[in-house]
Amino acid sequence: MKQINRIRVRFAPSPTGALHIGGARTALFNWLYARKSGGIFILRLEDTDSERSSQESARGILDGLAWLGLDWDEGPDRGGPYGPYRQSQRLTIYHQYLKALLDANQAYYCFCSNEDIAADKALAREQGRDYKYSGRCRHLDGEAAAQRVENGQPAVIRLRVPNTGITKVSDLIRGEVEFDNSLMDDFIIAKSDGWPTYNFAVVVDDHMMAVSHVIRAEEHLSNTPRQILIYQALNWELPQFAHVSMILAPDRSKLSKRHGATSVQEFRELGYLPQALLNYLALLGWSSGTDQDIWDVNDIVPRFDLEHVSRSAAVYDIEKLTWMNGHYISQARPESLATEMLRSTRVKHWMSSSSMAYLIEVVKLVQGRAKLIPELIEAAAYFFEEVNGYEEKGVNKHFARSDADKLLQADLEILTADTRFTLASLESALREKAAQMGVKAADLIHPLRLALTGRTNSPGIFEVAVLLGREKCLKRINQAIKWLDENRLGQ
RNA sequence: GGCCCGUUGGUCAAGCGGUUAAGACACCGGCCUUUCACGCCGGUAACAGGGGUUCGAGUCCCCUAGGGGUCACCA
Repeated sequence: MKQINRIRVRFAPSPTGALHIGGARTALFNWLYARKSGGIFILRLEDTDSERSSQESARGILDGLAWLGLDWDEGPDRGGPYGPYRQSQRLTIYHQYLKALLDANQAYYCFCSNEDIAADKALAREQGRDYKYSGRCRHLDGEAAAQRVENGQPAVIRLRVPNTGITKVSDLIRGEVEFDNSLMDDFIIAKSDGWPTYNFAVVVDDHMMAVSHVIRAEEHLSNTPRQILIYQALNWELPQFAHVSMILAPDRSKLSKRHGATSVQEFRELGYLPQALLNYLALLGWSSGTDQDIWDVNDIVPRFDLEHVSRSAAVYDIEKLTWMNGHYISQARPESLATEMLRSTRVKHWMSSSSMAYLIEVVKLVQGRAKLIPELIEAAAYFFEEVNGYEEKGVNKHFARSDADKLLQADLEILTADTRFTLASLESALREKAAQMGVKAADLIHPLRLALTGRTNSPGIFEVAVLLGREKCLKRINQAIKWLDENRLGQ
């Protein structure tokens, strides 16, 4: 069951909020790496912070990943040979290694109170030094300390960090990065409530889950030497590390809610397609080395590599994402777009008097001109809803002219006379009529478009007419003529 | 502030000692056209600054500046 030398990567979010695009990209890179190498993609929930973790967040993250199509091989909802996959269920495992470290005198109990620490920090500040844990409890007798804990005295556990030497991080993306041990203090690996801190839990889990490559965001690079110290204290082999640069907001600051949509869920609600988001995120930080920009994620899999992952932070540009989304919408299967549109109550309402088949036909007509799902819905509206009101720009241009009534009457005649009502028959009839009247075809087309759709832009007007059907078209032209009359325009 | 990482057009980004410094988004023109998109053609726009190394530097080294990260009983 346990295969060694197999590539195993993991995405380990803490369920304290939504799945951000940064997290989604980290997940994507891990997923790509696993899929490319035939490895295993693990999902692990880092929920040791009971204050901030929530079931809803966990659910949201899983849903987000699933929506993107980033499937995991082992995880909290599907198990696996190295579970459990949520840290909150792994306490006994942590305790086992905490004890090992304590027994080996690699770690020690610390009884310093928050007040002690605060005082140390204040003093350091006063003296203009950087604060570093004093090491006050470093030399306490182990037995005695254990006894005090036994008696119920609260304590944290700190790692005994060597105060000389350097710790080297070999990073697949950044190369060798060195950190001076003397700059690190004896950091806490277990909180006074008995739970491990992040740095400790992550090491134990990555090791116990046989993770071969830790691919994560750059914000973790500075913590890596601490983790390496833990690996060494435990005498464990190091995984490979790869730190991916951060995604920044347009003002080059860290992404936050004030920068608009940042979570996968929000992008979904705004009408972005998973393929577009995936494509965009893949290229934000990774380059194929070619000049191709549109990529199906499955085509990226065999090409993905860490060497072409960017070392510099990337500012995300929603305009480009939106452009890509437009591309994917125009390429998408009409059926799947229709399904996505059906999430909207407006579209659901349409279905009470129309069929799915009709919706799909409409989608085919308008999908080439929408960049987002809501735009698609908007573009489809007049196929399901009555035209009430005409775009002002169109009225001024096409209904205000003195012969507007005459032109609409001509349109009415054409559509009335054409019982075949096909693309070809309509177009030839209209062009013929225009020639007879000595006007341009456009002179008949524009008012017709406005009458049929209420708008100045639409797909080809003959396509629109055919799909709308003769009856509806005639009704709308008559409605427009009446409107003209009532508004005393076009006389 | 200490430490760490990065710095090619507005944005993503190719480049890995010798190029007219790609491509994409955005922007600006033009074409197509029944409108709007799409599409096609063209254009504006970049190696942060300064020192080295080298015959030659966007590519290597150093410094500076500006950016980001980290230094929690958060992850």
